[in-house]
Amino acid sequence: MVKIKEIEKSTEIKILEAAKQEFLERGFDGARMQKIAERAGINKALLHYYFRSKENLFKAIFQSVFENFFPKVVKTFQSEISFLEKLRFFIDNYIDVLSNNPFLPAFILHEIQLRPEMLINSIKEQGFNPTVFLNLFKKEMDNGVICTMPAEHLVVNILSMCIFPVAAAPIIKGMIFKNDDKEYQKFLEERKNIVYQFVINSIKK
Amino acid sequence: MVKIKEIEKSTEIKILEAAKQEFLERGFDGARMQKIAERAGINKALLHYYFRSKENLFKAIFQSVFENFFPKVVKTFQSEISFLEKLRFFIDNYIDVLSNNPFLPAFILHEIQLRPEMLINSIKEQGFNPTVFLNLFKKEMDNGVICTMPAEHLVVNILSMCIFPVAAAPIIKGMIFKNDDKEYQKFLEERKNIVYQFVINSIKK
DNA sequence: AAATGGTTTAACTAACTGGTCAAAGTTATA
DNA sequence: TATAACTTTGACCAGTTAGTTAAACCATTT
Repeated sequence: MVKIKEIEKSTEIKILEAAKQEFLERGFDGARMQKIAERAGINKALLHYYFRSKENLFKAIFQSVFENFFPKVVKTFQSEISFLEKLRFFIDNYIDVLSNNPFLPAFILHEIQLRPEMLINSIKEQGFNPTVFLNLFKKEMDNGVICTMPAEHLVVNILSMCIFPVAAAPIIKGMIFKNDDKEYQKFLEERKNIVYQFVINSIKK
Repeated sequence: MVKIKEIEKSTEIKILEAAKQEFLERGFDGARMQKIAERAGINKALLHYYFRSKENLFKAIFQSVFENFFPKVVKTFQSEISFLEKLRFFIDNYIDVLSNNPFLPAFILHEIQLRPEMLINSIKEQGFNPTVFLNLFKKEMDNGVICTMPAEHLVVNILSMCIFPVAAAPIIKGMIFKNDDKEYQKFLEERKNIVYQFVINSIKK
């Protein structure tokens, strides 16, 4: 019983990992069940044994992947460190997450454009609340620490500068760095400071 | 002869318009030749008569669409208006372009991630030169008008804040504006000023 | 060791999709 | 008007793809 469970789990995980790769790289329409099976080193019929359909498998992947796309922010923002430290920590952390999941941004943006209805479930299931985010800045504005501006715009500005450079990686790589991966990676690393400074410069009083 | 040419052109344009819609909304893998034919109100075989294959048709679309993605910037930046006016004009203009082509950003980012080799042709054909862009800012830095920072990062920051909010439209709409299209559109309109101010605040001395 | 129940596979099916083709339609030219 | 050249169409084909099925496999229980 124990052993069966373990094997089952292991196969399921192999499938999920293979499917994640395939879907992230190719998108739902470009992904192939056969390819997922090959990547997982199993028979294609097993995919349907564990997950009824391609759609089902995709939903399972999408949920887990979607969580990574939204910064895990609550704990950080509730901790006792200063506002500036929170901001710095967030940017650092988020650029790292995206840098380690280079396909994530373009994947999410494309799939959600294709099926916006997927958002509804994902948001509920994963309980990301933009308010936590917004309130961090509103508080500092109210306290007169930073300049007043619509918090929604400020948040979108910050997220833009973290996410877009990863979503557009091949373009930036190609047009600015002559397709040199290392140069691009250095660029991303630099952005941790650059984005932080850029934001601070803009909102400091 | 004249009439044939006109009809031919008209059919070709109908195809290109239909294909543009289909490809932008669904991506290459999600697009269907049959659907393109229906959208154009013609027989599917005609698609192959005018453009040999789906691949070919896609390339034709991609080239023309890709041009829109890169700001037409040379004329503006070479004109005699001030630096600040150039910046303001650019942001205004670019957000307008993207706002009128809501599928454009996510489409480009996804397709280029899928086939980065497409970039090579597109860049050549369309001759967008990031240097023009970079130099605008470098000059002002050298002249001591704005703070010194790596111009590449500054450009990426500005582009990020223009492009991402459109690429992520369904997410922003869903999470901040309860799927209210008008609220979101207002938000985008506001960003013309917001982004401009945000950049200026950050780089002014 | 035989029966049980979950797991894995090879072979297959039905639907879809890009692409072809021969015939019909249409327009310009001789 | 007849012919030639281009345009458009319906019917068809071959390859691909998600999904099914029945049989084989394997570990545990009796």
